[in-house]
Amino acid sequence: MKKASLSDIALRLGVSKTLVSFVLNGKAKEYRISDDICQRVMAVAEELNYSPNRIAQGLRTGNTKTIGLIIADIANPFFGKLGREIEQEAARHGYNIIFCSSDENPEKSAQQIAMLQQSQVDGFIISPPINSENQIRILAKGQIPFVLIDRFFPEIDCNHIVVDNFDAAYTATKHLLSLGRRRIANITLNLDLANMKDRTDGYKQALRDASIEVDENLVKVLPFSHENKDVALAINELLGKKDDLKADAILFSTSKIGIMAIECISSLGLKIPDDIAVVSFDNTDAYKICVSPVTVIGQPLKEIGKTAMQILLNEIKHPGVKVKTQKVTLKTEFIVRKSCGS
Amino acid sequence: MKKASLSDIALRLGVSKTLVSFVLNGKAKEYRISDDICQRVMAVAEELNYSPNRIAQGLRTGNTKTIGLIIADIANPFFGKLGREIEQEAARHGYNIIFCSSDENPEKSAQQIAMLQQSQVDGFIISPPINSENQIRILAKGQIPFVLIDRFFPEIDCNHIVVDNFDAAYTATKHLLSLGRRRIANITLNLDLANMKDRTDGYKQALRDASIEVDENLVKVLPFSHENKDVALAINELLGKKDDLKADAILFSTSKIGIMAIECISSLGLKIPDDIAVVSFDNTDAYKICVSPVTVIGQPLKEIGKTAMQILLNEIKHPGVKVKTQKVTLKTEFIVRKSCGS
DNA sequence: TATTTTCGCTAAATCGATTTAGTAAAAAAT
DNA sequence: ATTTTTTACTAAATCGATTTAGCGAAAATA
Repeated sequence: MKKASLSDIALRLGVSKTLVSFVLNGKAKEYRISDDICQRVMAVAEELNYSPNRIAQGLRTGNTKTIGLIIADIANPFFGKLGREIEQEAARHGYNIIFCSSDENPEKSAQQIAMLQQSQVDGFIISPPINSENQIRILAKGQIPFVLIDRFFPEIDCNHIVVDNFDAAYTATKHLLSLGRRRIANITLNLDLANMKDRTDGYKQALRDASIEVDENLVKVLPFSHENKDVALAINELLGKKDDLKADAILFSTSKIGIMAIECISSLGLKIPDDIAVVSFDNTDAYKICVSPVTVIGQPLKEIGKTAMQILLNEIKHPGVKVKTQKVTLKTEFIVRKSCGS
Repeated sequence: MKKASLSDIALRLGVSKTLVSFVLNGKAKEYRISDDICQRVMAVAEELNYSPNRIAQGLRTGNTKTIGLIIADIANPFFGKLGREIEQEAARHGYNIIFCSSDENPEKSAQQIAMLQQSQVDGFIISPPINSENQIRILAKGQIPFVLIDRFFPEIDCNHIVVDNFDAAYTATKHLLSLGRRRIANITLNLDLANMKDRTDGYKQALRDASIEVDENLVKVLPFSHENKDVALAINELLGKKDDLKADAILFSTSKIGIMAIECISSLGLKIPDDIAVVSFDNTDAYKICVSPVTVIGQPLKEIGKTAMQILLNEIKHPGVKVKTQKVTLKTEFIVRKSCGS
């Protein structure tokens, strides 16, 4: 007993499938189908347990009600939570999400975009890796709507939703300064990513505004796919020196870095915040139950996800109507815990 | 300039689209298309930047190369990591993943299954919520292959991959006993979930085997969608008593519970492991940098995800060939850290 | 009564692929 | 020289919906 199709219903009632389609799409009135037939179509649809084939609908209408989501790694709680919000908003409008983890690898993301285009997704939400400018530029010339999240390329004019990274890092750094820290370090990722660069820029500006010279030795830029050993090296360079050269605080530009770093700091027998103060981007669970709960820059994940989806759905529903690109910058939330002392 | 179709290539070369299809599907030899034409088809395909429409393929062939994944919450790192492994294995075989978060809500999961069926997914991987037996039973009668993960229903004969929860909890409890703990508590979720029940059963058996009577006051079953206050209440009941009635150790049946509980314990000013020892299921990041890093029962997420996908793909590729249901039970890994003292 | 309008419905095209059945021309076999 | 086989290809059906154009009968209007 395989699935019933429109024709099955039509056949059973001796009517055309056009009629059945009209009835089941609520267009009975519009096409003045008689109430009697209407009832019977619905009854048979029920009886045969009919449910429309979205693939067939997709082929005919050109809308698959599917969105492609490309993020670095769905296992990373930051993207997981973002994905959740996006899913929720999508579901409210009958859309499904296909997710792809790019691992920050532009070849992968290019391949994933291609794959999703073949799958005829109605739109994309993308957190683009470094060196993916070209893919995004090509996408921008095409017809499929998309929104970038978390990062964007200043030179490409397209929808994006980001947070005010400069301001967030500035605030965090000022907080450390206000608590008397003077040798503040920053561990970050490849600065070609606009968001990472903004964070480090905000950090530097805060130092300058406090008349503290920026010491480039205190800025550790990790390689792309960073692991424990990279973080350990950075920590050693920052903390393994004589007292007056040592860092007395660190701003982590991502929680992945922060978690590995804190693990490392603990294993060196150092205490937070006594030996070293820390602040990190991203309000991840781990920071809440940490040795000394970590002061963080929380991102408005709910708002990012929801807004991205809303902009996307709006473009999908009004194709061709290129109003103008939506460039949204949201505020972060600075959450003070115990990792900076007082 | 819209996307090129098979017909566009055919038209351009003055050949049939049948031929084009054969060539592009590598069946040129089989249908003895001349090398010359073959070359030219490929050249034009390249020139027009042709890429097949998977929706059309899906409609014709009945395979969408899409898998539906239903888990409780993609934002939960446990499911996020699982999702990641599943995605990876799927991608290796050219399959995409549509994910749905059910929030452990059977109505939601029923609706999501229906939706995914309409989308003609080739298979499902599901972590079924309580009270979803009926949906799963119906699914088992249908034609679409599926695999359950993390939980299963003993009375339903279908593919599933779980871990040996009883054994894991037994081991963890014995570990606590060996360190001299005697009033060991367990905080868990609704015991209708087979996996949760097994965990608590394992815990109880370990106590009995050590000739310790099970004190039901030490087993706290949280409501379904548990929040901070529920956990706080449980912790208060366990630790807010006179010394000889107090718990001296707790086994958390999920990391979500554990994280909230540890936050709560810290805020009460209690020290782990001195005041209370803890062990938890799930080796989540948070536990690595915790006040005192938490001893955990790690689940083989990579293996669960990979195996589930492999079983599923195997069934998809050999439809009708119901070999037999695959019921896999994997071992967990007990990772000793500092949260139990020594 | 003749014409127009409304009513209730259907045929057929279409989306973009795959696949079965077949055909005309050339080559091989008789 | 005729038949058979092989070669190199094509027409058309199909998957399951949507949608345009239109048709015959009944009702309304002239």
